[in-house]
Amino acid sequence: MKMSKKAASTSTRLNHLLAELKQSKLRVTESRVAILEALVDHHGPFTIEEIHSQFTAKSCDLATVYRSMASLEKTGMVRRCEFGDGTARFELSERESHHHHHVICKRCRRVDVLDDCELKEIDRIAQKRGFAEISHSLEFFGVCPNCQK
Amino acid sequence: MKMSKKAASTSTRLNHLLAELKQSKLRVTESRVAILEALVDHHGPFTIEEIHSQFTAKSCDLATVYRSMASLEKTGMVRRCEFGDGTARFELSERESHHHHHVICKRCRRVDVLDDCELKEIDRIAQKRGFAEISHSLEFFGVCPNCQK
DNA sequence: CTACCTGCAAAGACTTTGCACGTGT
DNA sequence: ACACGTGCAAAGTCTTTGCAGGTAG
Repeated sequence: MKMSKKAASTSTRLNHLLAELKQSKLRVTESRVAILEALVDHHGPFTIEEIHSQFTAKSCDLATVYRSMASLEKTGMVRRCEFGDGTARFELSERESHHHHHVICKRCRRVDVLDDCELKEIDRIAQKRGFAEISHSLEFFGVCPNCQK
Repeated sequence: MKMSKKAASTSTRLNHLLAELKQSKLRVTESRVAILEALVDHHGPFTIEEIHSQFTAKSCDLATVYRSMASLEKTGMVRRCEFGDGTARFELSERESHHHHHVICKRCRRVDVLDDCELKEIDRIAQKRGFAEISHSLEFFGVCPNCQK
């Protein structure tokens, strides 16, 4: 019986990320594995608190999560999002998952993922201004169906 | 001799904003006038600190700027931007100026304004998900020409 | 073994809030 | 006159940092 092919299995993706950790000369520690595991499994954008509270086996210090996210962001494995409520959120970077955007409910702060980006060419707007190494962040804000009731 | 017509004069725009203040049942105070004046004159997105330091005649408390920006945001005259450095920035809302986006230099944090948005139809992406009262925020991040040297 | 990572506690940056006084309408 | 706005100071939230001990490679 063959394995499902619908996507790289969780452990495959995790192993890939751990390999990248090593390539970036970062150590594969219990905390970092747990953080990456959480991001692979649930991959919404999460606040530091949310990531921290997903620690089950052995907890770890909040400061460690902050430091880990900073390191992971620096390697490009993880991306920081800010949705205007003053709290940073993190998710696997485009490189590690896929290009997408978000819809954020102004009321309940629920975050939806938009898997299809119809804006492949959009970075050229900034290219025209002479910028390099361009990325873009496109977020929608609105009132979600639930909150409209 | 006729007045230039290229755009509403500074004082015209300011008066319009002050009228809106009244309509929103907010009082026209010295601080608020100064804040709106600063936004009309220079209208980049500014941090609270930057707005505060533009006070010339009579200074005002930082807390007052925070409170004023919150009120102005609530009325929809002003919009809050977050560019990922943990500090909120403010500018006149789309309604009070015009729709635009930003290019932010990852190195020097310089913020450019992109006056032309080619994405009029883009909010439909979120509409399809059942969201209402949609707005979008599109920011580009890159390395500006200066920092490339 | 050595450099890197972590926990803990303290400090920092930005923002919010309580209260008494001041000011716009 | 009265409700709203402001200054000041204190507190709150999120994040960063110093240091001593712990751990991966």
